[in-house]
Amino acid sequence: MTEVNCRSTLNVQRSTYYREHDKVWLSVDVIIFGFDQGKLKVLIGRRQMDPGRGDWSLYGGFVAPNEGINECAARTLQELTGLKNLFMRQVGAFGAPDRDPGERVVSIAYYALINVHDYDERLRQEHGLEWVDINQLPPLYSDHNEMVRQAWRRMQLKMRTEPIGFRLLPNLFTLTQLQRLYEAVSGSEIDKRNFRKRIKEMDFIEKTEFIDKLSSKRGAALYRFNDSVYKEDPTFKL
Amino acid sequence: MTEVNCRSTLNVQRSTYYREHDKVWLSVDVIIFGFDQGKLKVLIGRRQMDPGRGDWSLYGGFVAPNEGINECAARTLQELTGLKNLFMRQVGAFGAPDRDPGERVVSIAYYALINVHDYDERLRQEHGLEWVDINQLPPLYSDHNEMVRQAWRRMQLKMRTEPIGFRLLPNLFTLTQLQRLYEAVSGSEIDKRNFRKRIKEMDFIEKTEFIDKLSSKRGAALYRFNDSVYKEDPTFKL
DNA sequence: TCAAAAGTGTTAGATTTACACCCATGA
DNA sequence: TCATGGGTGTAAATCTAACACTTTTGA
Repeated sequence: MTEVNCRSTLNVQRSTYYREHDKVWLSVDVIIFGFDQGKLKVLIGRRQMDPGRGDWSLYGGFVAPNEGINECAARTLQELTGLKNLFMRQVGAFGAPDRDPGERVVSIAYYALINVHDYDERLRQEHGLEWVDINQLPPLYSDHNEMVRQAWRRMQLKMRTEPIGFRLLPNLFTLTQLQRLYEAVSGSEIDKRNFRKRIKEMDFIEKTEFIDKLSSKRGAALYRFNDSVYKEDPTFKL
Repeated sequence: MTEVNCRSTLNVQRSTYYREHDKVWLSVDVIIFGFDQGKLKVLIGRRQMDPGRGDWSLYGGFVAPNEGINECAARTLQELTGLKNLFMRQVGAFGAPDRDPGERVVSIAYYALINVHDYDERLRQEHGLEWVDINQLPPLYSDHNEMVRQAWRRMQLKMRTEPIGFRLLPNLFTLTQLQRLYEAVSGSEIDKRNFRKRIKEMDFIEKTEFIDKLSSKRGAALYRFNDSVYKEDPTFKL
């Protein structure tokens, strides 16, 4: 006579096969990367709920009963940034039994890349979020520091073989900006001439007619990533 | 007077913070890789429960309320193989809303490596499992084919930079066996001389005094992987 | 006029790839 | 004696890494 775990109205019909098993709470947490002032940054905020209210934390949300986990992550991300079609990838599931101090919650981490200037400053403040240098992160709630570490690692690897870095830059960027980005992500210095040599081999990184006069007196050529040229020959290696 | 976090038997106590959210079933599925007859194989069986009873499927299990997901995967793996301390890594979470035809179940995929000869044949038959060539897999239950695909990809990458391949071989192995293994995993042929040259540079792959006379008339030297030598200088690249 | 960032090629060294023949043995 | 798999080295090509000076211009 045990009525187990049959939450909510909606899936009563379906709840026949796995009745004997317990359910768990499932959440997603999103590591949002940005690039600003030559630093790789992560968007974090003060946790708004118990337990851990007030702690620095990643932004997350619970997976709804009939929602795919990727959809949940995309929704969470949009809730937070107002932006769609962001580059997003799963990092993995985190499920140590005591990872959340309040309850048993398994969480799936995702990372996403955004151009910090696309992000509405008002929205950021409303959510109480801050861009924090990934090398200066405070202790975060639960296992979120570990999530960031793994997400960073994943992103590093991805960035060597796919042209995703552009997602962190404005549409038009200088080669120095691009180089600084790669340095910040990889955590090591890159030789300017070798870097530019490799860039020149990629036709989908196009020099435009525009000049950036802000970052130097002489002015630097502005480049753009051309996705349709990339798709013709999608090879990338940096 | 709230006594929280009293993880006891039934965790009624803990269920205070996230009450308003729904839970989901969470399972793990394990891709067990083996190497036999020059082929990379996966251990699959006929599904023993509804829905999908009788379909080819990976082996899996539900995550228990107070069990970490890694522990769950290790337990599932041991249940199945009787073996402990297998090499095992998470592939990722699979959570399309309709991935399981019966219910909403999110599953976390893991892969593991075993030496097929360590695996008790009787146990295999009791579970109704078969070693199937990864290139000849039948359609599997739910999204299990995709899980295998991703696990394979993961393993390929791991195998280039960590000496995990030995987990798929007997303690003593010939260089040809090792080469065939790398060929099967990477899916491409390798030049014999170049391969052996690289092996010779790794001191932790030791030639033993033993000779294998089964696979050739002349006999081939048997090698072993020496983990403590590896740990002194843990670099690996193949 | 000078400080600051942009831009530009060459060379040595390291790594990777391609390639062919002799050996030992059991059938 | 021959068929089978074991075992070995070299050279060309490619890739990687190191390195320094000239240009432009706003302050």
